Amino acid sequence: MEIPLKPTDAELEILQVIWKEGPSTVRAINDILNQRKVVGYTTTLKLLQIMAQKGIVRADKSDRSHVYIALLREEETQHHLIDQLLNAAFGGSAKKLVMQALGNGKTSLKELEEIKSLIQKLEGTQE
Amino acid sequence: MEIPLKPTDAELEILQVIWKEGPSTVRAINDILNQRKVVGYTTTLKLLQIMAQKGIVRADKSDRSHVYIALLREEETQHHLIDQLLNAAFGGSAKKLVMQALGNGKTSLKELEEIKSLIQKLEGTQE
DNA sequence: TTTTTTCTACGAAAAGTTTCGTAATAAAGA
DNA sequence: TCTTTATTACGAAACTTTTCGTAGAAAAAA
Repeated sequence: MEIPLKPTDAELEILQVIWKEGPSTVRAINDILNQRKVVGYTTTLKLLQIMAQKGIVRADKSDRSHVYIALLREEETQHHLIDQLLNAAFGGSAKKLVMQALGNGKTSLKELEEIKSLIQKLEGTQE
Repeated sequence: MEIPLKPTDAELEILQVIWKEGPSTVRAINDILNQRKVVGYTTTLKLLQIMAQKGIVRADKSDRSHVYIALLREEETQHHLIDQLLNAAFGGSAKKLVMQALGNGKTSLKELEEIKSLIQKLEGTQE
């Protein structure tokens, strides 16, 4: 089967946990998810099994408690999701998207500086 | 019913057409959609009826060919979708999202300049 | 007037997503 | 050993989304 570069919402929640924590058991993942919302253990298990079947994660079955490993890389997935959103809602204009994203006022001065220096670098490659 | 600020993918495609073209008939919307992909007339009609029921659009039924008007504003919807994506895939970091969005190299010098001046303005409000 | 085309309404199928219950088994604890 | 707890496998229900076919009415064309 072809690997879906657009994971579903529930799959993305799980991926985020694995990206952050590294390879994890169902129990560990479910515990973390439950810090934010109620979700049954077998629900998380089933999702991981589906994700394994799709090729999004891989289950290491050496131990009884299987350990799940992400097969999609975080940056690659983010890149795809942005591309999706760009076309689905911003008519392909990264500028519009970026300005909306920065507009919420939650980005620190330090981060703004980092973005600026990225822009400097990008400008360097274009002129 | 509560208005869903997160339209589905198919709904978003239709919204984009109405945002761009202004109030439109089913026929007009369907024609534009068909420039990119095959989709049946009644499919588009049904979606618009569902969207009307959800409060995403409103149907002006004065004429026999109903005219559909967007009730969700483009910027508001974009804002929400970004917020969603920010939390769903970027751990809430706008910086990461912005840097990914600019990283694809499709943003022109002029647009980069505009983003820079937005950043200047944002920095002004924080120090 | 008669036929053809265009339109809406709407049910329902098809496909995808999320949730959970139950069974079987293995491990841990009493 | 016997009982309790933890784990996987998996079917299936519940829900959501997308697609389209058919029917009936209105308008346009012949």
